[in-house]
Amino acid sequence: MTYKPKSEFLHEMQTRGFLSDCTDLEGLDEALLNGVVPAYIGFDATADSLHVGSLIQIMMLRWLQKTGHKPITLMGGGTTKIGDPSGKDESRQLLTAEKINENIAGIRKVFDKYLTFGEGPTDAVQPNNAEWLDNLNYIDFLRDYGRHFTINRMLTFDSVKLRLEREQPLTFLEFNYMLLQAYDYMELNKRFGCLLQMGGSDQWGNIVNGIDLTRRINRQTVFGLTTPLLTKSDGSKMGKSASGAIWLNEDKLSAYEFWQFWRNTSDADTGKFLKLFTELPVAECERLGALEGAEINAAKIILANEVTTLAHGAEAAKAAEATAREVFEKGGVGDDLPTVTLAASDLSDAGISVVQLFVKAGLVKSGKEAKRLIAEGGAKLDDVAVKDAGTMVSGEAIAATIKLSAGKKRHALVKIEG
RNA sequence: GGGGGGGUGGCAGAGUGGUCAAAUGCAACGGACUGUAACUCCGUCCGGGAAACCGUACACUGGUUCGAAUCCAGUCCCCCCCA
Repeated sequence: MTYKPKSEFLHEMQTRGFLSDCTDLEGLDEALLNGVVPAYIGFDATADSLHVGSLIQIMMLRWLQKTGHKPITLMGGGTTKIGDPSGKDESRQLLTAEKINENIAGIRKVFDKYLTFGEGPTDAVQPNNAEWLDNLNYIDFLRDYGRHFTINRMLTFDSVKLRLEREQPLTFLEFNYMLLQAYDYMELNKRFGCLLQMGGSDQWGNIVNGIDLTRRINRQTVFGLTTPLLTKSDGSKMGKSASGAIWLNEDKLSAYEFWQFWRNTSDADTGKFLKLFTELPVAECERLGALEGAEINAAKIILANEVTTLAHGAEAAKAAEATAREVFEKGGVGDDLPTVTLAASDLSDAGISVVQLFVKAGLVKSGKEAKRLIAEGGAKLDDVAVKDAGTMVSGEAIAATIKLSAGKKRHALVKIEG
């Protein structure tokens, strides 16, 4: 890719490392220079929030809007009923329509932080493909669209090929996923004049199908663009951490824990993440990412602050940083730590056992694990190591709010209701 | 429809009558080291119990046996080959 894009959007995307492949970079560049380009990214409605794994797509839409174009966040209300076979070995569990709608509502909350929705020319819109997929007539669909796809070609796509090569089953239901996604693109082109579909590089096949179908049915030339599959420097997938997925919704993951995730970025990833997930100038990102030794910690704090500000607001970012400072540098108690409130009924006259306390605080999954933690010396109560798993904690101690620590990094506050 | 192979812990994958809560690797967690990084090293890693120990578990249901993840029968599911 030696072409130097002239449009602000592509220029930004290229220098920040968002681009993996494009069907026609030059043509797309021209379209972007000629006016508002509506572009879409599809999102599954399999969970009630999005996590860091989707953040690269979200940031891309944000840049798109910022540079004068129209983001379309397509909700896969219809396709989620099928499940995208890409990158999965096993068939996905089917969700009910109600659950899917709940999920869409949750996801919208995330987008509201990053995009401006509305009726204006560059305002974002959020259609749901159930609107058109739910009422498709099977025979009509086969006749009108099915004839544009050959099995020969479909078998060459990675999403299908990999499944077959690994001798994993691929149901006919899932096999149809790509037809429906292609149909989505065509439909969005009709409804919104959508000219670009973006997505992760695993979506390449699906995107190309949509482009072909749109050309055949609508006689429109449209474009496709993919982002690199994001992995951390250790090769692991982005978005998962010790305690599970890094959710973008605050009710699924506290701002403090979110901040911590970014603060713990490895050295090698810092510069890359700054470019992808913050809006700091590229030169600044590169300068920060090149810092060495302990100095790079400053860059990580900036990264955490910037990303948290986008996701949860400046206030939350500041509070998270202050708490981190308190907890890590002074060994104190930050008031922004995840807090667990116990009901008075959780306590007996003698109080509650430390083991139960750790379980209730969500720092460990079972009492067994809590005991292990204690035996290993990783469990602390107000920074004092717990030696005996039989220790009871009195109600008075908790009433005053108590700090639990599991290891050096995971902390929680516990207090009593009322 | 016929023939063959297989279903084991979060995943991968050993184990083919007692010594199996089940090798090994990955992931995860705690500790040491450090910079809240990486690397390395040590430890832990089904549930309950302070512990001795107990309970559940090797697809499901029954059976054989003093004793089963391991043998037998049936059921469900998966894969391969042939038609």
